[in-house]
This record gives sequence, C-alpha cells and structure tokens, in this order.
Amino acid sequence: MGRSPCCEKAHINKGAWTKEEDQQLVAYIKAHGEGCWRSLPKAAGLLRCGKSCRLRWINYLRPGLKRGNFTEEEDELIIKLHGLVGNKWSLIAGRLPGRTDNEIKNYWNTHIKRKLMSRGLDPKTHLPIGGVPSHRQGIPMAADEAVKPNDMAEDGHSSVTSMDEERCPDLNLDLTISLHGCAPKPPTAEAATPASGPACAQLICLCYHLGLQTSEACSCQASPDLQHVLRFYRPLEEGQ
DNA sequence: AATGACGTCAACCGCCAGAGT
DNA sequence: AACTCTGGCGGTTGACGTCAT
Repeated sequence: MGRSPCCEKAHINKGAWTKEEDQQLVAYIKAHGEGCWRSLPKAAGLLRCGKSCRLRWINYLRPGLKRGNFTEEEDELIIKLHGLVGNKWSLIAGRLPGRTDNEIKNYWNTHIKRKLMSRGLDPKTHLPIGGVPSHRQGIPMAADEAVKPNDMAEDGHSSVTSMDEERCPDLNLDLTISLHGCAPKPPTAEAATPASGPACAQLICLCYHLGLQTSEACSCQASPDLQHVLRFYRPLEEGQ
C-alpha cells in the first residue's frame, strides 16, 4: 500500500526554528486556530512539514507553557506518575499543567533517572536496585507492570484504584469527565455524593478501574441521582 | 587557551490508531 | 474490507552549551 510522507522532503526546512518562522506560525494559529497541520505550513507560508509545525507549537509556542526549572513537587509527581503509567509522557504531561510531554521526557532522562538512581532505585521499575520485590508498600508500581496504553480511557486520563491510592494517596488520576457545561469533580468523598443540579446528572464518568470485571468500584453508580452516568471498564485479561 | 567529555533539550523519525473514502 | 490520510505518541538524534583537564 504505501503511505505518502507527511511532507515533501524537498523544499522543507529542518532543524532549529528561526524567530521569523515562530512568528509566522503563531500569527497563523492565532488567526485561524489549530488544526489541519498538513495544510498549515503552506497556508502560513512556512517551509516546514506539518508535523514540525505541530511540534513547535505544542512544545514551545503554545500559550500557557511553563518554562524553566521543575519544582520539587513536580519532580515527585512525575516520579509517582511514571511509576503508575510508565513512559506515557503525554499522560504524565496531562497532569502537569504547562508542561509538555517532550519536556517531561527530557527531564526524566536527564534528571529524574539520576535522582532515582541516587536513591538506590531503578528508574525503570522504581524498585531498589538489585532489589527486593517483596517490599512494595509505598513503592510505585513498576513501569513494566504499570497501566498499559490501552488501559487508558479515550480522554487520556486514568483513574486510580484503591491500590493506587494507597501507594500515592495524594495522586489524583481521576478519569471523570463531564459534558459541556458541567465541570468534572475531584474524586473526593464529596464528589461521590449525589451531585447537585441537573447538568451534573448528565455526568459521564469514565471511571476506569483496572482489574475490575464488575462495576462496583465506581461510587457514582451507587447514586440513584447519577443514573445517566456512562461508564467504561476494560475487561480483565488473563493473568491479571 | 584549547579541547575533549559530558549534559541538556529542541527537533526529527518511525510507528500506530482512528477517521474518512 | 481495503486503503489513505492525519494527528499523536515515544524513542532517538544531534547541535549546542558547560565543565574538567
């Protein structure tokens, strides 16, 4: 079959972006919005491939990006999230506002790996190097046994099982999303109580509890006021 | 001052999933 | 059903800066 490349190789700039290119890209996206990256370069008058434009925008030009050093809190959050989901940088980035997957990936490879090793932990498994697998309390799940890509819901978020919560009590991986006009609620005890207002009765909860074959884990289903809640579970696979 | 080693990070590459035809 | 297109992701590369000798 064969797939045409995302861009013609000829007449395409590669390498570092110039200020002028950045300005062109920003101006175009401000005027026309994101979308159709393939045709964007031509429309914006850029000699770049669409992928390159997208990457530049996502990783560097997009408003709201935090530049600069990661805080200690961000460090710890990245470590915890990596322990849960492995190298799913986009998922991790989704939990760190203003940070990009590329930035986190680089930061992981350059800083956090070393940090974990200096703690005597294997950055891949989060277990003590040459470690004792029996001691799992408080140690995040190994990346290899972490949530698989298809364990994630469509919106790219994962929920937290009670086990996860035990490991990382301060970690919010709640999957709950809402229809337009109804903000998602945090997975607190309050959130588990019947929501108020008709809009929240349409809440779509994509609670996604690993290893659950039945729906008992989602507290929102227990509430008769949340009868319009839709839920999604991944069936258990063999060996789980 | 020169230069080689090392660290950082922006950007590229290849693959995949999902939507469209 | 088969194929194509597009967006998105993770892994890798290479240019550049900094440090050590």
